[in-house]
Amino acid sequence: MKNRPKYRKIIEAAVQVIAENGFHGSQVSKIAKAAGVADGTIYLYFKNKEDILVTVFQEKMGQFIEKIKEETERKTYADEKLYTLIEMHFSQLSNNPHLAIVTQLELRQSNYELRRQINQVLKPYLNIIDQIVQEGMEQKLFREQLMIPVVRQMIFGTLDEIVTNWVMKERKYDLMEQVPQVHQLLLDGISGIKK
Amino acid sequence: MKNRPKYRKIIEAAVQVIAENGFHGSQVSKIAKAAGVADGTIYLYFKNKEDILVTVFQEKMGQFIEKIKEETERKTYADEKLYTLIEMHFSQLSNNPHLAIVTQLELRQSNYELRRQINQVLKPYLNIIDQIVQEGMEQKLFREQLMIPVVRQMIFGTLDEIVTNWVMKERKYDLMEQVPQVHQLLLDGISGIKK
Amino acid sequence: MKNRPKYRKIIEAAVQVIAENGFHGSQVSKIAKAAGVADGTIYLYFKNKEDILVTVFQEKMGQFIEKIKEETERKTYADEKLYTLIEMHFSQLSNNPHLAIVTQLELRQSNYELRRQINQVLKPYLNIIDQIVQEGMEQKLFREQLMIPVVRQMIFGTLDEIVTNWVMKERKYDLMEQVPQVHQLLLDGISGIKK
Amino acid sequence: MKNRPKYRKIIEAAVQVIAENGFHGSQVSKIAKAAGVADGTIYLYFKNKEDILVTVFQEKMGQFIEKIKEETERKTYADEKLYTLIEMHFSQLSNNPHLAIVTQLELRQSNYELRRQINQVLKPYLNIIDQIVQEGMEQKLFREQLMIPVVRQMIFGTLDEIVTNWVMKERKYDLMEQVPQVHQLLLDGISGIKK
DNA sequence: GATGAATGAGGCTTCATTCAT
DNA sequence: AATGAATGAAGCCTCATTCAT
Repeated sequence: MKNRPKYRKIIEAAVQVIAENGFHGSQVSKIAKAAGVADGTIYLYFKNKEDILVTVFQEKMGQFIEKIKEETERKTYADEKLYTLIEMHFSQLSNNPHLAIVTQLELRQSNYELRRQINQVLKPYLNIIDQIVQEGMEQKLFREQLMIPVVRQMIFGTLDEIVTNWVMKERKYDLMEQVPQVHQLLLDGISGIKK
Repeated sequence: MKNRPKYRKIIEAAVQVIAENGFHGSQVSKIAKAAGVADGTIYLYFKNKEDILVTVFQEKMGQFIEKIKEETERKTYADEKLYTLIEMHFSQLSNNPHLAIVTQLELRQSNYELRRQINQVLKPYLNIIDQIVQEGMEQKLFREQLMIPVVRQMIFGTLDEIVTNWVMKERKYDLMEQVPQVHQLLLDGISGIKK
Repeated sequence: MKNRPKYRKIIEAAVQVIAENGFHGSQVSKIAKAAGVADGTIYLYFKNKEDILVTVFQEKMGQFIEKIKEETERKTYADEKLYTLIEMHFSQLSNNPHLAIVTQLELRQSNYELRRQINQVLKPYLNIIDQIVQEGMEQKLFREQLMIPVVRQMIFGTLDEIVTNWVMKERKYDLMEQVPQVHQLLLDGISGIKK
Repeated sequence: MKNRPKYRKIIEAAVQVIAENGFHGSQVSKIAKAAGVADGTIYLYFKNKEDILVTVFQEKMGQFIEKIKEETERKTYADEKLYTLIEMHFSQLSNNPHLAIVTQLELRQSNYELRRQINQVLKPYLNIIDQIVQEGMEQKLFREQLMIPVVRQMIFGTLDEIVTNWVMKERKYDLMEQVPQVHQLLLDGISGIKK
């Protein structure tokens, strides 16, 4: 199923159509046309429109997360892992503007239920962050008394906000340049007075 | 205009209806009914449905931001100001669950143009953050070479992500408890090794 | 009533507003604003919107017809009278573009009932034509066996069509130049072979 | 497209519904119901409601004009052609009361832009008239110095006014009886004194 | 007489989904 | 498996008219 050619074509068409036309401008018929299939064919592969969107996110985020996972696992130390995570997070979206638009802007225009599902898809990514933080504490690279959930929300919230702003500013500047600064900020915070 | 009783009633009704029914489940007729006015009356005060949403956001965020501004200005040191900002940000949304739902979830389900307008409304808030960071550097409380935009995105992204998660988790835990941790994290980062 | 200043102002405003905005673009509120009165005031002078329109037509066409009546009665011979009628018909609309637009285009965009009433207003004009034809036959200037209704429809239909075309062509040419040709055509027809 | 059964059914339903309910009383849903299709189906074949009306007029007037063209071309002399034109004009509308109502009353209740389009459709008909007048002059049957535009407006204006009156009088008399009189009037005018 | 804020019915159009072929 | 014509529910907005002041 997942490997049938029409299925793939529909997924790819959906990403492109949503990026170009926005969430609300992406009618099923438009996706079908872009995929080169009939409207009805969509429903042989997807339960309904929402299902397309969730699947798009699952597929694309799955790959996105998998790559981050692979790269971070190659590193030994938590601070390096965090660096790699930021780098991969930014670079993947940098290199795929359609996907960036879809994940940062368009998919958020969905209803509560759809968003719960999207959050499910994000869980493995959040787990990677948690894992890095955990390891960082064990390696004494990070403070020991860190509350993992808050840290995770700071890290993810920061990266997400930065990418969203970059997309909203129409990607006019280079996201990758910010990797070291963001990494340093997350590690050291903003305080000048160190204990 | 802004003080006419029907206008106020429509604004308040809109916040409540959107929080309860979601953005797309909030028909104009439903808002009108909740406000106790005729459908047509809405259009004496608002250009169209989108205008209701922008106005709701402007009004509510205006007050939200104003209060944070007032409270932070009472403090002298940037780190205290940041603490107050976090505290006020969380407490205001904590105390107004409808508003929290609307700002964190529903208003994001809007199209690109509407979101640009919402970003405009947020600008004064971001300026407050910038101001605090600037002062912090001048007071030597914060590191001097901070890149304000990145710092601002970290602070805002962190707070926003934390509130959104809290809303998505149906506000089952106490947001206010996290204030000190978040404050400390933003100040000191996660690193255990200090230079 | 008919002489009260607000009444007159509403009538004049209606002609102008309809000419400028078209029949369907002429909301009661727009007419009220142009007349410098409140919406509700309209209803002190007119039963409803349709009543404004009928009255506009009655007033304006009453004057229009009255002038034609006066001028034609100054002439002795039916062919002269017909010439004067054509001349007056064209000149009055030529000199009052707003009125021309309203009578030739906008008022026809009305429903069946309104149009019946407008036709009533036109009756005295059609009677003038009938009268002229009758006299022409008595004066042996016109053929004796003419069927008055058909002749009247030819005369009125011809003038009306010519003015409508002139309005549709945005009044770019001089209507008055056509008076002699039209007069001659109506008198002599198009045939070259005379009995 | 133009031959698909639903398309035809919608066109025919539109003529009937508009004739029976008037232009403004003809909701899209009413036309759809009369055509035996779903409301949405209308929009597979027509861009919007206005498009239905223009198309109805194009289709019906196209046939109307085509028949007049065919019949007049069978005649040799311009006066015979004119007779045939009058005869066909009256007979076609006589035999199709719904169409007569639509063309004479309802379609005129449209805005400026729509009426421009309707005028475009009428152009071929006006060309036929011009052609007949031109031939009449060449055949020395009509006066040579005729101004074709004025003559055309007289002919069309006369026929149009006569049919409109007949429709407004609810078609209580026989339109066909007037053909010879109208023909003679257009040819010879009303004057009794011939040069 | 005059105001103008308030009313609320009514219609065009979109688009996810179905199903006969 | 694939098609795509057909469906029909659902909602934003306008504007003539009213009535309390």
